[in-house]
Amino acid sequence: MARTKKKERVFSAHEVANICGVVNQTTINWIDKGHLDAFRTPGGQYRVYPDVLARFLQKQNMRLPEELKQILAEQARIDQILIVDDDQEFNNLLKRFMGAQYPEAKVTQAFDGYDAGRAIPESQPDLVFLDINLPGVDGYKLCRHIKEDENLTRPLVVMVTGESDPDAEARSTEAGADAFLVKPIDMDALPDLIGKLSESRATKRE
Amino acid sequence: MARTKKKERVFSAHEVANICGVVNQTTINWIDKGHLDAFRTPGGQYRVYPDVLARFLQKQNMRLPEELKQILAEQARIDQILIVDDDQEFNNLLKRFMGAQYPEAKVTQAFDGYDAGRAIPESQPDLVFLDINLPGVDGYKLCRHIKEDENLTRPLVVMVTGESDPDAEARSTEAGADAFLVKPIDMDALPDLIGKLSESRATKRE
DNA sequence: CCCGAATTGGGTAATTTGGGTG
DNA sequence: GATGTCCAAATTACCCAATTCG
Repeated sequence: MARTKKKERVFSAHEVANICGVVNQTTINWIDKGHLDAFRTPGGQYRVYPDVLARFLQKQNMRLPEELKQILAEQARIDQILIVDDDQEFNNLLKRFMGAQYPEAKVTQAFDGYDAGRAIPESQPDLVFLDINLPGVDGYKLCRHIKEDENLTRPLVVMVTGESDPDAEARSTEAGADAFLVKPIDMDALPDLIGKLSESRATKRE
Repeated sequence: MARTKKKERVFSAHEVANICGVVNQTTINWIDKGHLDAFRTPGGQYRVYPDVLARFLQKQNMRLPEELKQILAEQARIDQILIVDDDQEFNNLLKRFMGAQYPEAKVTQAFDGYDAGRAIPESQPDLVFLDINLPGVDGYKLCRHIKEDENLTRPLVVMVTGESDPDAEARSTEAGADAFLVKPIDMDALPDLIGKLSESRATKRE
């Protein structure tokens, strides 16, 4: 009943050593010197999270093993999508499109600030479409909020606006948005954009 | 507090194991060796409280899963606020401000020692503003009382005083207060302070 | 060739795993 | 289906001297 998530895959010092072509003691040295982040079990075992390891390998120009690539792909998956826009028609259109593109994902809609406030913590979205000009809501502020909230999953945020304000894009970026789109948006380019963004999200988390 | 209404979420050894990326037997080893606190059901099942688990994970440098973060945020919520201060004007000002900041919370006022004595057990506050110089009451003693009373929820206590006695802050801390403010207090900094305190309250409870 | 730092390799004790069973 | 218990096997940390590297 209490849905148990799958066992968290973590890497031991020895596994990291094999990936990097060194001996486990060397991995431990790296960890102790702060080159690689790890946690310890109460029994003293070293454990490294997959995304931390991926970042480390990338930084050192090492290759990612297949297993790690798969884990990252899994983590990058979009399960929950939230669309915040008071434009009913656009909101529904986007919902239909995203629902079709990501059949596994749950798509939640919010049409005003109150909806959004309730839906964001509850749905724990991986991806948020955020209308900048939502009545009574400062879209940039909300974006920053979403991005910084420790209780959320640091979702991707795509800012959407009807008017192509030359300043809006800069402000969106400054607020931490991952993308900026002007209506009418190019639906066909959307999956590709989301794909690219979600890839980077997996390794940038935390 | 409305905490008793909802079903208490507890974690089984297996769930803890999944979170930590180990096997359930390992979790049980940790529990048996005293690294992790747990209780047993009459049927022999291991169960771990969320805040205990959170403390454990933090100590080991492990990540908190989303679900746990949400539970802690829920526990950290401020539902009942009590303001103890004989300064009518300040008391009212603070009530208005906190009422606006925490629309969900009930704010109770006490203007003398008698009020306070009656209101504290009844309102079961999560947060108490306590005037040190309340006539006829030893503020430090009252603070210690509030913090240690098993029948209360170990609320956050913010000591407030009009005179900046150099000794008062030390005595407040010694009495278990979470913060010390001198009037006129900086209202704008208050929500941030309370936020930080309440976060830590969730994991520090007993 | 020397120096210091990083890495290796092997032995030992402790921790963790995985599978079968209730 | 989830969980506790038992236990042997596998993995891992630790220590430390030897080796390699720049």
